[in-house]
Amino acid sequence: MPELPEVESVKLQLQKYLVGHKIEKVEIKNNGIFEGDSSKIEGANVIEIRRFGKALVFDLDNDYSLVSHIKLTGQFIYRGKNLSKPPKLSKKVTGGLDGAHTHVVFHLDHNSTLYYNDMRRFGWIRVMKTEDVESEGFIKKLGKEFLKDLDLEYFRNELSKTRRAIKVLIMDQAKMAGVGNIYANDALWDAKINPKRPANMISTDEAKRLFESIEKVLKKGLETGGASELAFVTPDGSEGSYQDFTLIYGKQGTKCVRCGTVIEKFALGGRGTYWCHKCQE
DNA sequence: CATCATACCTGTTCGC
DNA sequence: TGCGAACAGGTATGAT
Repeated sequence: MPELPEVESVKLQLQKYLVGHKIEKVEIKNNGIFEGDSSKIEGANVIEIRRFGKALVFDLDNDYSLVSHIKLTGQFIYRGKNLSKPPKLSKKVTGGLDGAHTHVVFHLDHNSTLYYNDMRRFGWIRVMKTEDVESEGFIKKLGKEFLKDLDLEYFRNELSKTRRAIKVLIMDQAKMAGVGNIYANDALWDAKINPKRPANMISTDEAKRLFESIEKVLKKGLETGGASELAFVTPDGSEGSYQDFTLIYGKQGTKCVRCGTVIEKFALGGRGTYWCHKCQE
């Protein structure tokens, strides 16, 4: 569920809390999450936080960067200086701070701390040279990104190249970055397009509608701080609220708000797919 | 090459 | 009520 809006929400808080901080020590509590030599980043200051699709980049002042993907249940949780108010930790902070699911602890200056929790351990944090961040590894493989450099022309062209189901295509990060299951379901409903339609059978008008719907739901996700359906929280430990505004995601068995038809759910590409058989033909 | 199914992991929900 | 099966979904990988 962390998709573009969720990861952006994490990025914005990390910028606020980490830029200017020094990483004094990296404590690796469980193997398999942190990759690379942690001593390379100890003593370095965070100068910038960037996001590429669903990936985060922490740039340091010694020509090294940390690249991270939180996948489904990764959480960066910050405690310390500049934190607004006495922050209330969401119950979704699985295992609590420094608990059973805390795998990496970044000890920062000013007695501040950044915890990486990940219940399902799908996420990762890698040490890279800053100059390699965009030219090697995960980020290099990403396609153009929604709300960034991905325009309608690129979108239509990608659709024309494959007969794969439209929902599977718009979630393919190598073709177009940012959209995951929640926003894909909502955008397809908003654009009144059947998730199973072969991408190359989508008309010019429909493609435009879908492109606009994707941008619309992503913007709504950004405004609401993302969807905290499962384990998503931001570094101050709080939740987003997009889950209260979903258009069709999670609504199987309820009536479509547009036409009253009962929403169905089925698996497409191994993912939960929500469908109004009337609106989405 | 393109496409698809499965693995990764663990807490929660579902069905009998 | 209890317990095992299915489910949640982003991505890598092996299979077709």
